[in-house]
Amino acid sequence: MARGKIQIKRIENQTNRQVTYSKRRNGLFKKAHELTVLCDAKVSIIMISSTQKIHEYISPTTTTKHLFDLYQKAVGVDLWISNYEKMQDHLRKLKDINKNLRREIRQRMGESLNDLNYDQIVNLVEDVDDSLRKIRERKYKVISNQIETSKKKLRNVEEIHRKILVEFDARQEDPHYGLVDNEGDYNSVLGFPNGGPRIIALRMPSNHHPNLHSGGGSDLTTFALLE
Amino acid sequence: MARGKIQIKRIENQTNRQVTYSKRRNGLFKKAHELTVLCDAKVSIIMISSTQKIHEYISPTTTTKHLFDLYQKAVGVDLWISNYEKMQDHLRKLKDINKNLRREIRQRMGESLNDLNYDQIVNLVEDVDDSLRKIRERKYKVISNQIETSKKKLRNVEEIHRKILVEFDARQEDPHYGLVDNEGDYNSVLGFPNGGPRIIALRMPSNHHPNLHSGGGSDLTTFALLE
DNA sequence: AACTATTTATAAGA
DNA sequence: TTCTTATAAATAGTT
Repeated sequence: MARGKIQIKRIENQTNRQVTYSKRRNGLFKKAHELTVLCDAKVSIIMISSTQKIHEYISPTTTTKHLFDLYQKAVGVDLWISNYEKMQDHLRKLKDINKNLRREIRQRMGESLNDLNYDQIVNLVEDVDDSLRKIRERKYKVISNQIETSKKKLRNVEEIHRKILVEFDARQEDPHYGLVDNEGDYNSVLGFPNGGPRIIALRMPSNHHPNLHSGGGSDLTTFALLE
Repeated sequence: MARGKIQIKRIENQTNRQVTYSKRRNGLFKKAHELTVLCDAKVSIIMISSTQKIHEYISPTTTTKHLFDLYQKAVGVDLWISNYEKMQDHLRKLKDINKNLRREIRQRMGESLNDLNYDQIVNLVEDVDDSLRKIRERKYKVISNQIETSKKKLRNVEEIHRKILVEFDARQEDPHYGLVDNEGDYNSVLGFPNGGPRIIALRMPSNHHPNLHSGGGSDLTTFALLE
């Protein structure tokens, strides 16, 4: 618009483009401000240069957010507004579900029963009674499983102990072997990290019959097999 | 800027202001568009006139929402973004709480017990057992309340019946009165909408002693007093 | 909405 | 980036 007319098309020279961007940006903002003052209007300008730099103008009497809010309201159901409202709706529903779940728990715990009529209480009694039966069944199952496991481990320990005694007897019979310290922690070997089952009585009587005199190798090998 | 310089201050004349707004708005949008093309930039303009009319310009290569998003990201933590994220956070937490509540209910119902260890199951059994006791107590309380209420209503019915019989006897003794049809529905009068308590035997023997011969008025009055 | 005298914006050069 | 300036563009006041 000076020193020669220009075509309105992309300026290919990078430097020229930047300079023009800068000059015209100022011009635009100046015009926007004049408009704001002269006409008592509110203007928001957001611009991004080809180098992704952001500049904005906003009328002194307002904020960008406010103008954008108004714009959205005017344009109608914008994606954001609806998204926002959907989220609020979702929140409300979740809170409601939450409330009901809490109430159900309270009722199952024998509280807040005033809301229930007689039939509902009868149903609740049946239901909780049934639940209690199920949980007790589970408890007994867990107990029997534990007993079963303990028995298995006990059998393992007995087996080890028996073999140790056999080995011990064998060495006593052969005076070439010295006495070996067998006071190791069986529990750790057996995978009991903290003391193991207390119902197991470890001390077995020494008058035990070594009738199955298998010619096993060293203690180490024996332990490995039992693991 | 033509035919005389103007001061940049609010145009008081309403018509002039509107005209100037319109002209300069077009000028601004034209400049914005030239900038878009010349400099490969993206521009969003939102303006509101003093009469609250909204106009916008947006570069053809983008959308207002997109530019606003970029703007927010650049400006930093805008109210909206943070609000949005807060809501999402809230949603996530509620969903989590919800999940836990459902699990608690399932466990109280005797399901999903595999997650619990033995001690937890023992606690659960105690807890549910206790709850069951509370609910049963409540049930018996409701039953006894109902029985109490029924007894009171029975007493009311008996009283009415007694008075009717007394009245009936009095009229029989006085031949001036004609026979009155007393086959009304007591239940509705007593506030039993649907048949009332079935445990009440209404037919009372006629050899009943009218010893408390209160000098009551009409049947209507009597009913009103009992209500 | 059109006209136009004048102001303003700005392209190109420094 | 800023200044300069010739010239294009915008526009205030008028019709």
